[in-house]
Amino acid sequence: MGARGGGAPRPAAEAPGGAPRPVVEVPGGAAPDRCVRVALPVPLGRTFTYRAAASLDVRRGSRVWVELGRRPVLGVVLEVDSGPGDVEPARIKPIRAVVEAEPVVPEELLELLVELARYYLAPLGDVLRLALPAVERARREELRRAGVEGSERIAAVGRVARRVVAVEDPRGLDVVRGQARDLLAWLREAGPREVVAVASRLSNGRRALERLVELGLVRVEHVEALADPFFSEPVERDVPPELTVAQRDAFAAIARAIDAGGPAAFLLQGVTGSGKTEVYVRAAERALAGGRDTLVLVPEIALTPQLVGRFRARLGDGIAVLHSALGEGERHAMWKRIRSGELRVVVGARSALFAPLQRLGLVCVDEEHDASFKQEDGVRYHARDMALLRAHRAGAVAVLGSATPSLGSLALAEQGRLERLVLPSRARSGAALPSVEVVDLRRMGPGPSGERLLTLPLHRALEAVLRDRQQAILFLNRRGFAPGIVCEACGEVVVCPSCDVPLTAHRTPRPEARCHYCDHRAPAPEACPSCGASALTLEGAGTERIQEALERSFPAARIARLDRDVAGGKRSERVLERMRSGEVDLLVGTQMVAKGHDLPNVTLVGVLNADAALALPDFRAAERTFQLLVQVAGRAGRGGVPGRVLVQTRNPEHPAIACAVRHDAASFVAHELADRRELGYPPFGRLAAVRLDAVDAGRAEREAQRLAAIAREHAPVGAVLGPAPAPLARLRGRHRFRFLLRCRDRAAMRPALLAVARAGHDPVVRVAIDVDPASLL
DNA sequence: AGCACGCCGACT
DNA sequence: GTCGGCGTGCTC
Repeated sequence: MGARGGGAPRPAAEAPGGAPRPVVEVPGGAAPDRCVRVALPVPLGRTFTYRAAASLDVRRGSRVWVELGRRPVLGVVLEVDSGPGDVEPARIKPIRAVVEAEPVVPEELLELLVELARYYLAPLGDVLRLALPAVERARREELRRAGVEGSERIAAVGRVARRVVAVEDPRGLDVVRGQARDLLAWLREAGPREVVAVASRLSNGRRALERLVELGLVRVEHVEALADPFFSEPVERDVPPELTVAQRDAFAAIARAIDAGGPAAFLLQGVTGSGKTEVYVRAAERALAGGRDTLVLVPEIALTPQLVGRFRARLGDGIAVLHSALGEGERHAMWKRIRSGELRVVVGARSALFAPLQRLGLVCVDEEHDASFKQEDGVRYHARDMALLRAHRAGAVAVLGSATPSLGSLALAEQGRLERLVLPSRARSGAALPSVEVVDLRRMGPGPSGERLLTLPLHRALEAVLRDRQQAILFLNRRGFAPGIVCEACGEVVVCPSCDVPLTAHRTPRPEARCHYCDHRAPAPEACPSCGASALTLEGAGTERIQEALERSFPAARIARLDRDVAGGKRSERVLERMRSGEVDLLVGTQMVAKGHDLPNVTLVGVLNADAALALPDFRAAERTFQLLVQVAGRAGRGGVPGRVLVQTRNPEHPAIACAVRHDAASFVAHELADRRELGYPPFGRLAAVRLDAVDAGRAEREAQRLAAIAREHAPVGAVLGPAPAPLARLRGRHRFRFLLRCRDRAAMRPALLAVARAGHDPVVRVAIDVDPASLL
C-alpha cells in the first residue's frame, strides 16, 4: 500500500527550534504530510514518530490511532511538525485515524505528565496509562469495531442508567397536580436525577413520572450509570457553619489567591477537629463561583466518608468521587463526565491527581503528610508533590492541609514557597486538647491482666472509663496474636519460608502462623521446625492477644478489634459505627483507629507501644512516630469531656515521643530538622533509591554492584551509599538489594540516575528507581 | 507490554 | 508429519 511514492526522504533536516518542515512530499502538489511525535501506552522510555496526512486535524493532545509493530494502539500526540528526528523516514508509518482532535487531557495536565515522567525517570507510556482509563487504551477489537469515527463507541462501556430531566417549558407548575407537581418542582430545582432516585422519592413516584413524561414536561435519557456507593443515598444540603476567627482568616487568604487567579500555595496547619474541611469546601465554592474547577486529594477515600459527605452536602452532586471500589466502566464514565465539564469537583485518592478537569483553579491535599500519597510500585510518584506542580502549572491555588505537616512541607513554608495558615484550636467549642501522660515501660511490670502492655496505670484508666460509661481506644501497631513464635528448647524463631521474617501467630478465625509480608499461611506449628521439640512459645503481643486479655480482665465490657484481619475497607466503617453508637466500650486496633474518625465519647486513648515505629530502619521513623502519636492522641476528648492519653514507651526522652506528649510540634520539628541537616537527608538534600531483586541472590547482588558503580561514575563523590541487602533481605522468595543516592539537589542526582536507567540489566533481576522514596524499607 | 519469529517435544 | 512450549527481539 502506501503512497510513499516519489517523495524522496530528505536528509534529516532539522535545526532545533527552526521552522517545522515537511519531510515527505506528496506527489501532485498536494499539501505535504507532517511528522508527529506520539506517546504510546507502552513501557518504553521513548516516543514514536508518525506521519499525519495534511488533511488530518491533529493537535498536541489529540488522541490518534496508530500501528505499533503489528497491533493498533491509541496514542497521544505530543508534538506536531516535529520532524523525523533520527528516524529513517521510510520507516515512519502513517496515523491511521484521529480519534478526536480535541485534546484528550488539558494542556496543563499533559505538561504535568511529561514532567512527571521525566522527574521520576518513568516511561511516558506508563505515566499515560495512569492518567487515561483503561478503555482509553482500547484493544484491537474495540478499535476495529469503532473504526475511524469511533471515539464515542470506544468509550461506551459501563452500565447505562436512565435519568430524568425537566424539559424547558414556559408553563408553570400548575399544569399538573399532586405528586407529579411536587416532582416537577423538585426536578426543576435540583436538576436531572436518576429514575431510581425519583421513583423512590414519592410513594407513587413511577406513576407521577409517567404522567410528566406523557405531558412532555420531562424527558428520560440514557446515561452511563454511576453505580457508586457514595451516591446511593441523596445527601441533604446543609447550612454552612459559622467560621472561627482562624478559619475566616485562612479562608480569606485562600479566597484572595483564588480571586487573583494566579498560582499560589498554602500550608493549612490545624489539629484534628479544627475545621480544615470547611475551609476546603468554602475554597471550592469560591473557585466554582469564579468558573474554576477543584481537585481534592485524600489519603484513602474509604476512610474519609465524612469529608466526601461534607462536600456533597454543600456542593450537591456535581462531584466526582474516585475510589478503588469503582469498576473500570464506572471509572471511565466518571472520567468522561469530568472531562466534559459536567463534574467540576473531584475528590479522590492518589490517582485522582490525573482527573481531566478542564479549568483547574484549586487543589487541596488533605492529610498531606500521609505516606500513602506516594505510589510504591510502577510509576513511583508522590501525589502531593505532583499536585503542587500541577496547581502551579495550571495557575491554580494549592492548599496542603495537615495537623502534623511533613517536614518537607514545613521546609517549603520556611523558604516562603508555601504560605502558612494556622488553625490553632478545635472548631467545636469545649473540645480541649487531651492531657498526655507517659508510662515508662522500663519501670512497669505486667498489669493485673498479666499482659505486659496492659500496665497498671492503663488498667486503672480503663476501669475508670468503663465505670463512667465512656469509651477507650487502644492503639497497637501490630495485628495478629503474637509477632514471634520461639522454640524454648533451641531458641530458634519460626520464619517465613519465602521471606526470612518471623511469622506472626494468629488465633482467629483459626490458629495459624502467617507472614505479614507475603501470603504465606500455615497451621500453627506444634513443634519446632528446627529441633522438633514441642516447646514453642508465643512472644510479644498483637491486637488479638490484647483483645483476649481485655476480655479476661473486663468481662462486662464490650470489646471490639479493628485491623486488616477483621475489617477490610468497608467493614471498618461498620466497626466504627458500632463505636459511635455506643455498642462498643473498648476498641483495640492498628493504624486504622488513628485516622480522623470522629468518636465523641472516647475519653481515653492508650498507645500500647510507642516505640514500635521508632525502631524501623528509616530516616523518617521519628517523623512518622511523632505524626502517629499526635493523630492517635487526637482521637481523645473530642466531645465535651476532656480526653486522656497514655503513651507507653521505653524511650520517654526521645524527641518524637517527648514532644508529642507536650503537644510541642515546634520543638520536634526543630530537633528533627537539625538531625536531617547534619545527615544531608531531605528536606536538606535529595534521595533516590535503586532497588533490585531476584530469586538468585548472587545475580541480584552482582547487578547491584555493577549499577552502583555506574552511578558512582556519574554522581558526586560520596553520594552513592551501598549497595547493601535491603532491610527485608528476602521477600516473596526474592533476594533484595538496594543502594541510595544522596545529593544536595536534584541536578546533582540526575546524571547518575539517568545512567542507571539507561544501563540495562540482567533480565532476571528487577530494577526499580525510586526518586524521593517515602520509605527506605 | 504485546506480539512476532524461531527452534525443540507429544499428539491428530 | 502438525500443534505448541516460551526464549529473544523489536516496535516510528
